[in-house]
Amino acid sequence: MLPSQKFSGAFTADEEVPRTLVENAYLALRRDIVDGKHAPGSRLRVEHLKGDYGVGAGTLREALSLLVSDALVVSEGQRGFWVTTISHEDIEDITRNRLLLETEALRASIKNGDDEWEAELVAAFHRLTRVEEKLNTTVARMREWEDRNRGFHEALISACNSRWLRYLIGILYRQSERYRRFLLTSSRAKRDIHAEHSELFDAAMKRDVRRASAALELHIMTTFEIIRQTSEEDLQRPPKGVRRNNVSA
Amino acid sequence: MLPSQKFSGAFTADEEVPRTLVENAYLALRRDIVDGKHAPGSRLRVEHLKGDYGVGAGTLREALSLLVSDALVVSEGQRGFWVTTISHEDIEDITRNRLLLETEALRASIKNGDDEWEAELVAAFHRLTRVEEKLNTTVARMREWEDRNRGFHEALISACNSRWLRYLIGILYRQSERYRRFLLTSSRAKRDIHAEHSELFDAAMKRDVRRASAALELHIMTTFEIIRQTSEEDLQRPPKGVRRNNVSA
DNA sequence: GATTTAAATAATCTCGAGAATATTTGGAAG
DNA sequence: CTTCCAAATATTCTCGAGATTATTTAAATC
Repeated sequence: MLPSQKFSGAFTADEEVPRTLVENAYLALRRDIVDGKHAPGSRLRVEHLKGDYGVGAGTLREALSLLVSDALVVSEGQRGFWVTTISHEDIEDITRNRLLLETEALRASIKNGDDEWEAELVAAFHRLTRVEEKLNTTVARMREWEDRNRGFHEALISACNSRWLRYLIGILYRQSERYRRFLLTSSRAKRDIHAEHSELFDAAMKRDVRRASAALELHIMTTFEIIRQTSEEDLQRPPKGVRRNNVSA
Repeated sequence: MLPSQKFSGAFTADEEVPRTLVENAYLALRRDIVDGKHAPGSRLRVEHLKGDYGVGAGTLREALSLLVSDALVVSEGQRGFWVTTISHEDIEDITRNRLLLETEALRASIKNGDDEWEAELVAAFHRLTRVEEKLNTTVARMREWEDRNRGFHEALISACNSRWLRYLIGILYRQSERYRRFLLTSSRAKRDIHAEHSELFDAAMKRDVRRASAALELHIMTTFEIIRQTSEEDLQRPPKGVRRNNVSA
């Protein structure tokens, strides 16, 4: 996580414009890891990657060290860096802790939220609704949906008065994004995700903590249940575009 | 946090022997920040620190990047690194989240703990008891007490089956250690910390979740209440040995 | 005196190359 | 065929120096 953004919000969605090559490489690497371009468990060789991302070895090492704070990368002295593994056990654990932390944050947010919070929530829900109306599953649309989905969930808990809680949720949310690409494979049709969001939004606006918590729990659990149906084998499989890609900045 | 140790345990107490200069500098820097040798909010100038810790600029930058994962250091592009600030608001927030997470972990640990868990807990409690019997407050004893206290708390939740929960607790525990040096100043006499530990141990061994949780909550809250009595001014004051110190490795 | 501008100073950021370490390859022995 | 060992290769780790950017100092103007 970019140090300066650590406590900015819950989900560290829009990092401010990167000012250094380290920050650039960090963002590009993070995107590629979350998208599965670098396979979970695979080695991240500085010697090769510095060419792909167009920076020097020291710069890339620093970016990799930053990624450790997101638990997306692990390393071992004198042996290098690896992409953190994913597994059914892992997503189940992430889900369990998201349930605990996000419901707690939602509770606090509903309790503390003022008019401005409501206004931002209405806006975020509107943006999400618009993109969910179009059942377009192109890559570009998918990324837009991800951004707006994150924006909505961030708006929900933005009035939570615990910085640490928002920070910890941010770590878990970023982790869960790694599993999102498996949501498109199966049984997506059966799910009415907009209905889930709608119920959640409605309950939050009515300040109904119990109903809102239940809706959030259902939302998180439903997501998990779909991923759960993916075989452990498919979980390890890389996405369509296998090739490693360059830095775009 | 050292990448390889991320998921090793709850509190990342004993890192394995450092194999690189980066890891060495990381450990030394972390200790100095936790101990307040580098004042909260103060700037960490790579140009100066590389001399103090006996490493090159790149190596030190990497160590600082690693410290971001512990939320002990923040940075801003082109402006450098700072020690994360501390405040009453911060420790209150840390406390709030420790209460939430540690009681949850304790609950799971008591539920899942086997004979081996009990054995390790008995051993950890014994070690802690021995050092608490001697009311010695020298610096060396204090550090020993800190290690054994961490060992006891780690043993308590070691049977928790959620790696992520243990990891998140580790982050918060490390943060709370930054405030420990303010526990020695006032009203220490009034507190019977061994009685708190004893009650906690007893309840855990009897598998009494409610009593154990209550004891843990009381323990965490009592610690917070003492720090709360420290003035915000004293909180910002550096410890006795003001001078910056060199790397020991 | 307060504000603005420009030079001087200090620090960060970045890369390339060399030393230290790990991994792989190839061959010999059992 | 398997195991062990040594050479060859590949990669990590580390530092120093230069380019870029921020900060401070000093002078000049209002």
